[in-house]
Amino acid sequence: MRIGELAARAGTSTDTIRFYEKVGLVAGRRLPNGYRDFPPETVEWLHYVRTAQLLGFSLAEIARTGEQLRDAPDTAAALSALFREKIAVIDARMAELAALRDDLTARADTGCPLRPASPEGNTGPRRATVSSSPGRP
Amino acid sequence: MRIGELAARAGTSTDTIRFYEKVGLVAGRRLPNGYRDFPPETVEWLHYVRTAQLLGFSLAEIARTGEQLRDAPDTAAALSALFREKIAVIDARMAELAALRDDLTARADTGCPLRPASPEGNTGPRRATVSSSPGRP
DNA sequence: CTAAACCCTGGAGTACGCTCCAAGGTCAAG
DNA sequence: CTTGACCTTGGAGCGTACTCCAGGGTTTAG
Repeated sequence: MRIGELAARAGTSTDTIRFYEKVGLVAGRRLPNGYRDFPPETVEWLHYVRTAQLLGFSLAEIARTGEQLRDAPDTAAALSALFREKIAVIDARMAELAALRDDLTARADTGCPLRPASPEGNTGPRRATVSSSPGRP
Repeated sequence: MRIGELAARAGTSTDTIRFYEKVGLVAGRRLPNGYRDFPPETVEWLHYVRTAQLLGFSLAEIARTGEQLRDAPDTAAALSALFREKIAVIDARMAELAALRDDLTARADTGCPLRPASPEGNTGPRRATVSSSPGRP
């Protein structure tokens, strides 16, 4: 399929797809007239890209995944391993989220700080309240 | 506390903190000599900023949260509400992650697409395979 | 007094992820 | 053969979030 249709199906712009091609996120052959021609599964791939991006993965990271997918031997085992690896990354992200959630929950329950404090009572001593300024070399 | 100590405690750089001040993410008074002086809870706040950022919130969004916090009446209720709101966002993110995870799991189990496919069988018809190109005005 | 560590400002530069544009080629329909 | 939708390239520009630097002031220790 050509770039316009791919863009429409993936809910993005032709400009974005050309940009993605430039950074190695999608690849297609060329028709005799020079037009790009993408395989249909690129639509799925672009949906995946969008999602992964929203979840905080950079285009570079996603492109790396794509390469791994391309390079992986056709065995189901290799693919499964790759996916499991990605799942592990996702689990790590989820753990981070869970940690923040716990933190916020705790604050919501107690009185929590985080606020600039209404009355200003603390100007602080002029020098080193904390002794942890190592002085960088 | 001055900017250097704040940076060290928050695990960031003085440059970043000055930048954050410029965009309204942190605020501090000035000492007579012109040095910035931040209240101690700014450390906590910066930790929150870092985490929220990792979760995909922009600095502008986070700054808005900060304003809401400042404007909120002193009631712990307002804070709790704000945090609960954030928690809801986090839960949504986690659900998305879980969905992506399931998707990957399914692909790992089955044969999945997403890959460019070895043999190229589909060049596609020359014009509009899909009728969803509205043609923009 | 000097050196070192800290602070200030303003502005330039960087990386990422697009987005827009100009100038021009291709193709099917009228 | 013309029109118009579609495609090509290359390059400029933009918003976000820093990052670095030059040039200079302040404070304390030796």
